[in-house]
Amino acid sequence: MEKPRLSIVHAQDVWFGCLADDNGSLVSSAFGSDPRVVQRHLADYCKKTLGKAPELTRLAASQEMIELFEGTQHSISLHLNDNFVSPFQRKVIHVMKLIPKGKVTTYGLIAKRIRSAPRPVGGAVSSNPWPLFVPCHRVVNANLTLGNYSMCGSLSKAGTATKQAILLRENVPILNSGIDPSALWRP
DNA sequence: TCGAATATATAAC
DNA sequence: GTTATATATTCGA
Repeated sequence: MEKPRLSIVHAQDVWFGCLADDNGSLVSSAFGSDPRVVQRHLADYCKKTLGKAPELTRLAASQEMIELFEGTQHSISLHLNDNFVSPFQRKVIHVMKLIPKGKVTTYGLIAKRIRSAPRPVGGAVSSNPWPLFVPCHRVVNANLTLGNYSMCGSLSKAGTATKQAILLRENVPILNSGIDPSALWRP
């Protein structure tokens, strides 16, 4: 039985981390400006879900994260291990994966689609274990303002700025007031 | 179990 | 703009 693997790389001043189980499936990803925060966040999640500490290696998925962050690629080579998310989260994640690059949808529209309510959808989106791989940054408020974004489990205005930057690189039309309605995708 | 806390939405002022 | 309230899910005491 092998150990889970944790990989961290950086591009510019942003650090990207991936956590894979002993079958090579992706259990979680995370990114942020402080590599120790990223590593601790993933190591904690590893212990909570897999019950043991990961070994530090290099995973191809980390490089894919950089490309997703920069908007140059949309590839996912690793399988996502969703054993540790609730059935409700799985429904939300399924819809998020369908949002096209360059488009956004809202918490409320996802809720309508899965016959739930906006608040719990927000909760599920916020606890997305695979940021960038599952595009939770494409979920915005009903009035087409950006809404919140957290990194490594903590909210901040820097998070919202990051969300905006990613969407801009995906060619989502963002004006001063908010997102252009032409970019709205209905699930 | 239950109470409180959510990355919300909507209506009304 | 700012409230009040409805709402489903999660998490901890």
